[in-house]
Amino acid sequence: MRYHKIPDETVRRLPTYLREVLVLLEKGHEKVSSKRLAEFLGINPWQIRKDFSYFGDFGTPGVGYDTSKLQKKISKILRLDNSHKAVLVGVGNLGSAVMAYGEFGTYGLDIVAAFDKDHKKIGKTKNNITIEDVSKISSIKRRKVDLGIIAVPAEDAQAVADDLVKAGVKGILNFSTRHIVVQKKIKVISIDIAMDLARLPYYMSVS
Amino acid sequence: MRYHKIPDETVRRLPTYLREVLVLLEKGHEKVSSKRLAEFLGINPWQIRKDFSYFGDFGTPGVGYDTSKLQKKISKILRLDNSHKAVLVGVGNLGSAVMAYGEFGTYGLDIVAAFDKDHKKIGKTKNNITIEDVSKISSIKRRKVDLGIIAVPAEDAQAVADDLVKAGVKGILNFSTRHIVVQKKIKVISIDIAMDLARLPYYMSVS
DNA sequence: TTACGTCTGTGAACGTGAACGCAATCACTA
DNA sequence: TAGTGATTGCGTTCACGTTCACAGACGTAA
Repeated sequence: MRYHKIPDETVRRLPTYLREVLVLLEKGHEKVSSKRLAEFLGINPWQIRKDFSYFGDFGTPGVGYDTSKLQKKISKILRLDNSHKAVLVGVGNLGSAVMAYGEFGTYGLDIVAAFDKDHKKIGKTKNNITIEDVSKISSIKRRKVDLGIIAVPAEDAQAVADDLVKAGVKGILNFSTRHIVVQKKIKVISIDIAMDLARLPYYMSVS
Repeated sequence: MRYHKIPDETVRRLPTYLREVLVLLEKGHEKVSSKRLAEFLGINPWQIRKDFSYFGDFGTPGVGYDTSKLQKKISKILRLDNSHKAVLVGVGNLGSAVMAYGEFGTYGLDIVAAFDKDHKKIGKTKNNITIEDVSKISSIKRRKVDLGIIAVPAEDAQAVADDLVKAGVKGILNFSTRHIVVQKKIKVISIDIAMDLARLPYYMSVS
């Protein structure tokens, strides 16, 4: 096994692989070929083999990859072998949906707290989590939380991000429509749902 | 003005530019420089100038870009100059959030109908839209809808996609965790929220 | 009108990732 | 043990996107 820097684009695909591998494991498949995996995911087999080759060979020519090994290996690379705790800030429509979204558990991610600034919401319980006052974000320092999810309106996003960073969060998932500035060592991934929908008409007319 | 094929990555950034330009217009700014825009969006000024250069020159050296022209130009390229109608399938947690999400209007996108298979939901009204039976998706043919949003569980996603395509939809935004296969001329953009969160731990530990 | 600072437009260099092809490897069978 | 079919691992080639640097255009002020 050689040492390789894993390309960003590969890292982006890893969670997809992991999800599919988990499905296969559930079904009892012990092996899977790059070709089969490619069909499920709509990706080229070459791409998959190349991606897997970055982290050492553990495929068997003529057979395929061991699903169980794949699962362990990908989890380890993504640091999902230990579970991670996340907090949600902003329990509006989108925030509520995120809280109820079951897929996080698939990756060993757990939302353990939720905050909002609306006093009508504070104290209420959703998905077994009691909504706390946003001014108390700092309390998560004690709770070993390392991920933050921002689902507040654009104008509050930066302030919330600052609070989260102060409270020790190391990664942020940003659903707001504003670009967030934080220290370089904090990783921010932004999702803008409307932006993706807005791209569709372009492709529709080209074809 | 030369003719250029616009790179995919540029198209991906266009909605971001458009959103910021709309904000600037609202504030009454008539001009904006690439540098200023870059600061707001966390992108390099070069990148922005390069992107804009693909669709002809309309910046003024020493001054910047005319916000109003920018807005018209980008809208036209993204085909957002005419408004588009979208339908939502799956009014669960995520679907409800999408329905309530206000940002689509920013881009001239309008959700005009919603479908679900749960009879308890059918007939109820959310955001001024009455939820219809999923078996009646074909009715949208008459309503000039060209975008479909899928927010159903993974196992139903492909079937819903097929129905949408049959009903004349030309672009699909897919929130389900499954890869969808459709005719080549139909564009599918998939968003997997959990996947993005799952990528964070990797970057957190690298730094 | 000239000088100066600002900002755009873009060709060229650079870097990265995707696509490809094939040798090497393995399971299986006779 | 040898032959066959399937599949991996990876070096190479190709395509694309980003970064850069600078010429040229514009506004302003004197």
